[in-house]
Amino acid sequence: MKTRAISSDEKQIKRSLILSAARDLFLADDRQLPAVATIATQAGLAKGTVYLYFSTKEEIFLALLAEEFSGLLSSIHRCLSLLSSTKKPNKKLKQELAKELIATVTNYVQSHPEFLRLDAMSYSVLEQNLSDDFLYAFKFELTRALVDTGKQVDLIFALEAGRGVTLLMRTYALMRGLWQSLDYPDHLQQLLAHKMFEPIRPEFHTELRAALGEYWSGALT
Amino acid sequence: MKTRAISSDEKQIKRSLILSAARDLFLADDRQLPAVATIATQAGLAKGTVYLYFSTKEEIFLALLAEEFSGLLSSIHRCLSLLSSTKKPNKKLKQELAKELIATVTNYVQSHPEFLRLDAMSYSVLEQNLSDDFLYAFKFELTRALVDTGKQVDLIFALEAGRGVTLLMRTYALMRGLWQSLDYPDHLQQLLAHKMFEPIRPEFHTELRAALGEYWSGALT
Amino acid sequence: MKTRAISSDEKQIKRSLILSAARDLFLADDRQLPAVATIATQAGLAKGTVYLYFSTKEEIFLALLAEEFSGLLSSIHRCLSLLSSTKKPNKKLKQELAKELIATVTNYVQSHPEFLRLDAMSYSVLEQNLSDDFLYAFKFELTRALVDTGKQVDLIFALEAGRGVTLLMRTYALMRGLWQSLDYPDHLQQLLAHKMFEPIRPEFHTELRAALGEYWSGALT
Amino acid sequence: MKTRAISSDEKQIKRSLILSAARDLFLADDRQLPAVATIATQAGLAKGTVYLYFSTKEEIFLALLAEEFSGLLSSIHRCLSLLSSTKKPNKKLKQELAKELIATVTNYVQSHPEFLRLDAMSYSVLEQNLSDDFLYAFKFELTRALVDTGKQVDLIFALEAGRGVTLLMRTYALMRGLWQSLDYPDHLQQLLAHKMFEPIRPEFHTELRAALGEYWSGALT
DNA sequence: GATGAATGAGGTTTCATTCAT
DNA sequence: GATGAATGAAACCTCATTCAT
Repeated sequence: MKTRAISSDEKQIKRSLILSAARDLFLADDRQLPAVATIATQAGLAKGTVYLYFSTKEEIFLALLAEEFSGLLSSIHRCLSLLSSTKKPNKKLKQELAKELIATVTNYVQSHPEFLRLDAMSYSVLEQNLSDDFLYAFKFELTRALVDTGKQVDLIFALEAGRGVTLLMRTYALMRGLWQSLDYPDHLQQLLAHKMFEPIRPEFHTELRAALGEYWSGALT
Repeated sequence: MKTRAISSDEKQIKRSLILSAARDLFLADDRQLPAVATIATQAGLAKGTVYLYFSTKEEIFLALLAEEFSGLLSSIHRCLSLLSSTKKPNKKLKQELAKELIATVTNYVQSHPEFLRLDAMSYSVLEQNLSDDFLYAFKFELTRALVDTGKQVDLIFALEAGRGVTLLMRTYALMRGLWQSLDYPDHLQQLLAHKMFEPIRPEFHTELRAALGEYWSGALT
Repeated sequence: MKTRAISSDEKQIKRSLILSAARDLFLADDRQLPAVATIATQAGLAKGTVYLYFSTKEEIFLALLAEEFSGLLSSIHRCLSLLSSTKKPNKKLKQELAKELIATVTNYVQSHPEFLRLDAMSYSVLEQNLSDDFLYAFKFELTRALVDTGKQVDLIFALEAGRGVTLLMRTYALMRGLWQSLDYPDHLQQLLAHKMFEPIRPEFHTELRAALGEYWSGALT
Repeated sequence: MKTRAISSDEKQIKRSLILSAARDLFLADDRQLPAVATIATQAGLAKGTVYLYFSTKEEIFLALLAEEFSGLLSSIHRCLSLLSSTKKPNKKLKQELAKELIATVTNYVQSHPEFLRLDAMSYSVLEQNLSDDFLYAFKFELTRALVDTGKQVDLIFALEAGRGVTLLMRTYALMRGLWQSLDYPDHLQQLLAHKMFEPIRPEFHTELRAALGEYWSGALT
């Protein structure tokens, strides 16, 4: 392939091609960022070309993660929009609302398996080797969207200003922590097949729903 | 250092020496496992000597993490032992008990800064390059201790069997997730100095206490 | 050297460059495969570049050996072609033919000092650390060429089918064994200067010619 | 084991223990000298103890090889002694004698599988890293025994002085070369299962007998 | 814009040997 | 004499990134 992406659209397409290849490879080979050469091959591009679109390997995956965050927050946004009403919610209604929100979050991560896997690498791997500019842009956009959705939460749950962001952060933290505690690489799975390990390997999505339920229940009191 | 660790005790001491050097270096140079050569130098040993005590670099750090887990669970155990009484706790008392437990946990991680940093690397970095035996031993001991402390929680909070382990797991997950969300490398800290980023950078320990408080409040209802 | 080998030809040249450097170093530093770093430096390349052309160090030297085998068999082929005639050879003529063949072989190894040195490492060193694919390709090509030349021997010496290959194999074995028995590293040479060791250190090429002469004489009877 | 080998006998026994362990391990793990630590364990000794008896690892294996050479030459000696007669042998008888000698040699290597395997490592591996003294002693003894047996050959075959040594050397060379050409590591065996490779993998002992037969036939003419 | 050849830093691990006990 | 803890040299290979074409 030696076609040139001249128009902005074509560039976007090629960028997506790279992201998509990176995602596929990452999903296939757990807990290891695939090599740039592999990504390039998978995307049908040359290695050098990848560097025309991303300046480090980590950028690729952080971009992927950014998309996921954006997708999750959009889902929440959409969900909350549907739930919005003019009445001030009473305690029971709030619990209903929380349930919806939790369902939305759970569904999202269930249908986006790469999200939490990538997320689990962001602390120790992804945030290395990134230009400040890129990292800043990432955090900026993330914060913006988070604050935005947080405000919506404030509104719908009739909370004091800023409380929504906090709830979202803690929700995210719990989810993130649970994932890392309950996702095992294949070979480890087999080692932990014995009954004695059952307490440390409940099914993730069930556990997530339950844990978030408890958290929101406490948080809304 | 050229003294030879002949007795089992002396070997334990030398092992600790290595672990201690590894911890110091890890704390100094964030989010990156130091090279074995560096650890050896820091411990005043030759590179090869380190490999007499640990068979891969990752083993060193997983051993460190194991110590931390053990320490944390001991702290909780000790705390709960002090709180144990013969009376069945009412709701208010349970909240008091939870508060104590949370305080214990928070204090522990505050005085063991390497714990959550290491923990944050275990998913993506530490569990690579480990022999199955070692990994299994680690998980085995951890599970044993966890189940043990879980039972104590069951008892003191008068919960149904197995509930305590679940609560501890979720507590750990929340803590783990919060740490990773709120700990920034130095250079990033500076980028996020602006007021707009305040929502995403509350002080960790305060936040931890608050979030755990909400979670336990919900979980005990 | 920073020129890039784009075309296939240029790549062949660079490959040869590496092989040539490897040969020179091997000849200079007997009985020890030089380090890849050294080969790279000698070839005026970076270490990584060498690995673009060969995937392990052993591959380099087996490739070198393959060239030698190929060269030797070609020489024999050429020699035999010149000798071919339509008449069925009588016993005396056969001896003449054998003499020519032996001369060809002896001349070849004399002018390719790296051949038998490398060959002497193939059993214990070279065939380690090679991909099955590479090793197979090597054996395949070697066998093909050997069988080919063997047939020519059958023809010219008027032998039964398959006999030629056997003769060539045994010729090679005798040569190989003699080399290893008569080639001494420098420092050993000096130790063996005394007259008593004369029986075990005749001049190699003379000895080779004589031994092969005897063998073929016996084999053709 | 902390018993001390005080008497010379006890030392000899311990030495043999080491040699025996080394041989066993070498036979088990082809084409690779076992680690000193492994040899020590196998011999039921400590690593350091091995170095009381041999000053380098290579010495162990060269000592083993020396035993084999000695054994082979003894076998030949014994065989020739039995064949000795007062009559001057005619051509036919010589061939008979040669046949016997070849049978002796073949039997010996067949019942001492470690011999040719070790031998094949002597050029490239064993003769590295040896003290001059040791190497000299080895060559000295070997030469002495060889010349000795050579003289016996001279006598029995009624050859000119020195011819016997030459014949023995060439016999050894042919055997050595054949072994290295026909012994394949296990995984390679499988790769070469195809019919096309048959010419390069006749059964060793049959081939050895045939090749030596041809050689001696030619040499005695 | 696209390519892919070239670079070279970087860190792990092994193991023969020594020597304090 | 025996032990085995300590040493440290040695070399491989990977792979992110650059830049000549």
